[in-house]
Amino acid sequence: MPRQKQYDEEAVIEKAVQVFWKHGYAGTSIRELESKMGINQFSIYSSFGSKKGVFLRALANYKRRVKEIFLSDLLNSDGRLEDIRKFLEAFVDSVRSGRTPNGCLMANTAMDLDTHDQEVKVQLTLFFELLQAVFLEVLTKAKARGELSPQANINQYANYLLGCTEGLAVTAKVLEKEQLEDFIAVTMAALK
Amino acid sequence: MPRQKQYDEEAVIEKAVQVFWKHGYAGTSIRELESKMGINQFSIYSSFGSKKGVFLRALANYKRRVKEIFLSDLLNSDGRLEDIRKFLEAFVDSVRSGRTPNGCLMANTAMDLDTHDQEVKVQLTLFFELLQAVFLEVLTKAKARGELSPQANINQYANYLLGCTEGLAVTAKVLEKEQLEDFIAVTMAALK
DNA sequence: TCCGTTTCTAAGCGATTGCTTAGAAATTAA
DNA sequence: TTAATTTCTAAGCAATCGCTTAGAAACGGA
Repeated sequence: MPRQKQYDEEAVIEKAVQVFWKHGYAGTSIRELESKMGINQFSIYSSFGSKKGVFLRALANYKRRVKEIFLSDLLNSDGRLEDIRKFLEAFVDSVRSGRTPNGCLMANTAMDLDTHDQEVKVQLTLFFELLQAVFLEVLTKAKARGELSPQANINQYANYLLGCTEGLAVTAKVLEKEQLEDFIAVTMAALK
Repeated sequence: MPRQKQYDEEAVIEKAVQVFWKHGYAGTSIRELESKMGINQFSIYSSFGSKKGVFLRALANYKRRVKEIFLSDLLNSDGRLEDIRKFLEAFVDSVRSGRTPNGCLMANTAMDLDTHDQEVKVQLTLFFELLQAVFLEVLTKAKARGELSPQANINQYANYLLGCTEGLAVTAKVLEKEQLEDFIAVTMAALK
């Protein structure tokens, strides 16, 4: 067996996530990926095939990280609506504090849709399905524990929360904190 | 007086709007603008100074057109909440039918924010302020005519509707019609 | 140790990027 | 008609785009 790679593919993809998240697909050049990933163009192309190949792996990596880090509290929730509120507020805070100043990579990519193709759209759909499923699970538990009425249409609510979350992904970048608080307050008040 | 321009600046900017709307700022080249605007590069640079100059004029033109065409029913509303529902549904239908398949140029640009600068952000803020103000006016009338309770916090509702509209701008491109209907249904049910 | 295989570096490919410029064509006042 | 002024066409600028390649370096098995 010959020489082995001097880098870990998952590790360099994490760097690529940061670049695409910040500049978008069209705004990211192979030269910048080369610099930020710390490997040269030959390695990029031999590991991922193309710029789009890097992007697709970056989307997959991003989804996994969101699931592990950002959705963990919701996944472990025992059905308190307060956990949903905390999730929405944590998202806003993460954007506004500068920790994730570029919002949601998936939402950003959805807005850029024309430039991408079917494979990208599939990844976006899978991500949104994940988010909807997580909301649905919390809402199911909330109904069971009586925080929602027995008549509540929880599937409808899950789609609603998905839409509101994406609304935050846009507005968190532009609106004032008070406006975002208003948005979240009414969003939560709608669940009953 | 010498030779006069063979094109109307507003007319060619309308073409530019379409291009930026479809491909985003980074994804649009001067060559494509040249082709779609129907004037050559010299004319583009002598009229608008730079690619960003074209973009800023395109944003201003887009805002004016949204106000004239898309917001006119809301601006003429006498305060029926049903008019707000119709606005949201018209937006979804416009995206899904393919009439405006790329959603909202302002929301798209907001997601692209890092690549742009302060001047662009100012335009986005002004646009969102316009939308919020239009919602606020309808809600004020709705309160006066009794469709909302006297205790309703209409400023809070206006910020909420702004957020939900931007949520539609993202999700209308990806989700199924039923999911979008769920979103709108709960959004409207929250107003009381 | 030498071979076979792979990764690495670094240069370079043609095409395209945003933008500029030289000179011809067009328009109006004198 | 002439002179002054501007727009137009078309070519071209350096820089960067995504991607490829030649050859040196690094490994594991024999």
